[in-house]
Amino acid sequence: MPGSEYQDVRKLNLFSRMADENFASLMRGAYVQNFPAQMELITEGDPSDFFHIVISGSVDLFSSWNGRETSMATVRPVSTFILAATIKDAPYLMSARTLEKSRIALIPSQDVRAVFDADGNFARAIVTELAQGYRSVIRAQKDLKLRTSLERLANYLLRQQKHAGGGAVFELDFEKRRLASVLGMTPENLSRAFKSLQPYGVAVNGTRITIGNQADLEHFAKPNPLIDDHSS
Amino acid sequence: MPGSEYQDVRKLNLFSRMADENFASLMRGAYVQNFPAQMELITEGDPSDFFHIVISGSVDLFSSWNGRETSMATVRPVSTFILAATIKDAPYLMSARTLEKSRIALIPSQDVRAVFDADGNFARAIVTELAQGYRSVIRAQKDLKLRTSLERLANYLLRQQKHAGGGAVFELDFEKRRLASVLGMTPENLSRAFKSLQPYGVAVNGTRITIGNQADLEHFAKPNPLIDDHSS
DNA sequence: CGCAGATTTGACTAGACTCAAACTGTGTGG
DNA sequence: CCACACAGTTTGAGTCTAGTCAAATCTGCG
Repeated sequence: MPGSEYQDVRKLNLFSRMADENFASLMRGAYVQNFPAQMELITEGDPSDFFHIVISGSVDLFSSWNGRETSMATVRPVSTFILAATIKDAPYLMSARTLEKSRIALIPSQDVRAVFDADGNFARAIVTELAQGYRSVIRAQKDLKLRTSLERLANYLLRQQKHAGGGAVFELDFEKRRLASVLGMTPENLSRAFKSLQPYGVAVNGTRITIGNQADLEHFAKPNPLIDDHSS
Repeated sequence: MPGSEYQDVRKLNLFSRMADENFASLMRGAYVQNFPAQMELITEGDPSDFFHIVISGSVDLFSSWNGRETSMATVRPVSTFILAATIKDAPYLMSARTLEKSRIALIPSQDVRAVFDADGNFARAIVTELAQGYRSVIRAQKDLKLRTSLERLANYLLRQQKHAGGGAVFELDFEKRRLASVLGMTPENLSRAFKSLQPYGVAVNGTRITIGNQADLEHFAKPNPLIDDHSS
């Protein structure tokens, strides 16, 4: 792994406070690979042999049941996925595939568990990471159970706008079909949902969104920090 | 706190391996109280001042938005809730109320964080607990996104049947209105869903369920360990 | 017995999905 | 450079699922 990537990974909250030698040991055992787009990295139900770090590109976490499939989350650089399965030494609950050409580090799960036992700072960082992840999923569940798909879309747009800097014009960071799946609806329904937001000043052109009337949209979306604030 | 309760709490996975003195210290600072039914213990958005342990009774975790409310989970003895908020020192994402007369221990969150920093075994237990909780919520999310309400009910019945010992006749452990909310539907819809399961051999009498044709119901429900297995 | 709350039923509406067809936009080969 | 192919998106029509509102029924309990 090149030094700049090594440093990027080292800077992650998960790794930043652990002992140098423990981090080095983890990285020594890591396999760093470039994957093409649409490559299935892990399959739900498989044993969690590796902890994954996305160095570049992006990864879709998804699940299937009875012929249906849904997108659970997207992982972007530089961050990690399936920590909980690694720690519990339990089967993956989600599958993962690359959305584009991606560079991924794979760390043997047993190495992670060994260092977890040995390095208190790493263990504490894991706790913070898991607590954060747990709260994120709770927020997602509230979003799903308390809002209609139109409300979820409106709030997603406001979150994405904020994430993109707050301007009236910004880009979606999802392909629409995947956005639909993440929001828990079909692509057709998403397309109609965008139209339904036109009266609130939302204009769509490809992946470019323009929010014409911020106050109107916010009045409809009623964003709430206990659902939409992805930092706390 | 009486000695028997003290021992019950001590036996929880979360506390069983920590140093005696640290456990004693946590318990010394705890407030143990009896609450009547329908008492709101915490409100979402409030700072997470206390970590909670349900010693007897039961507690409903729920969330609200824009005048709607949904039940997120039920906590039964002896177990704990809102660990993630306590650890992150962040606002509660859910509210909690007693479902019946309940005995609850409240441990100041800062005490939990202090012992977490001092006791490696406790920190590791917290990691396991959080990883478990995280995976539970992921399963719930898959249940919500991949299944219709009828399928969720069918699978809930199979889980509950297993939990109750596996016999053809068993009791719901929820009031129906709350079960509906947990499953993400209205009480009216739940009532109709039970009727729709009659062709699969499901009979309902109050909270008493009879599964007349196990194979039929399972064929319809298609239970999946990666969604329904609440132990892994 | 008679409430009060919970559940069920009925009628209707709204939200969301399915299937099929039309319409992009983009990249490729002729 | 254009025509085509392909994947993604949009539109249309119809259906199904789930929610709403109101009324009827049931149930536990004082």
